Amino acid sequence: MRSLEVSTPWQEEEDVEVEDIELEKHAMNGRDDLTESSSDEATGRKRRKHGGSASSGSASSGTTTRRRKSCISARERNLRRLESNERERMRMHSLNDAFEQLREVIPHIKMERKLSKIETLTLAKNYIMALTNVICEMRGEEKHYTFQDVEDEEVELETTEEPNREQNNNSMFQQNLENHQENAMVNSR
DNA sequence: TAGGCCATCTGGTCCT
DNA sequence: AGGACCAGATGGCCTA
Repeated sequence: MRSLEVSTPWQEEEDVEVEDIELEKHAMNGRDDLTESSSDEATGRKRRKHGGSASSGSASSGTTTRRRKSCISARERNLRRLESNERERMRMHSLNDAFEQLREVIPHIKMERKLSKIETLTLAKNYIMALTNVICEMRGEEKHYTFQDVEDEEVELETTEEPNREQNNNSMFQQNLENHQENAMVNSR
């Protein structure tokens, strides 16, 4: 951590800003660990040991001139940044919660590790397609979609990752849906 | 050790 | 004006 240097007003503001960011980032990390450690233990969520990058490469370099337009103090800017970071963190956590909920409702072959985000989205899409097919079938219409593991011509589905597992899951979708379909028929009698 | 996945920070843009 | 959303950058962890 650098010490504060006394210099020209502009320089001083820049220096103070850098200093504040460093200071508050550490403060934030500490608070982060305190406030979120309990939920992290529950979810197994990983924590940053250090804050992220001090700057986002090229993006930050062009900001100094723009910054000077604003009449708010460096400290105020830092505060806003920290608040913004906090909101972004919360937003990403809620996004991750949504992913978790999605994982729970998608039938898939249980694995030792949880589904990645891209896998979750891909399977969700396939599941929706399978459900759509079932609805079409029940209505006596033609199926809308065909899957990769079906020999027929392919519609949609341009997935690239881990086709084997996906095929298994797609087969499972069909099987599950057929079972549900049968149950629905039985129950409706 | 390389590559995949992820969390976080950050600045820009859009929206209310 | 301020918050939400987004994408780029960065670095840590894990696995093959």
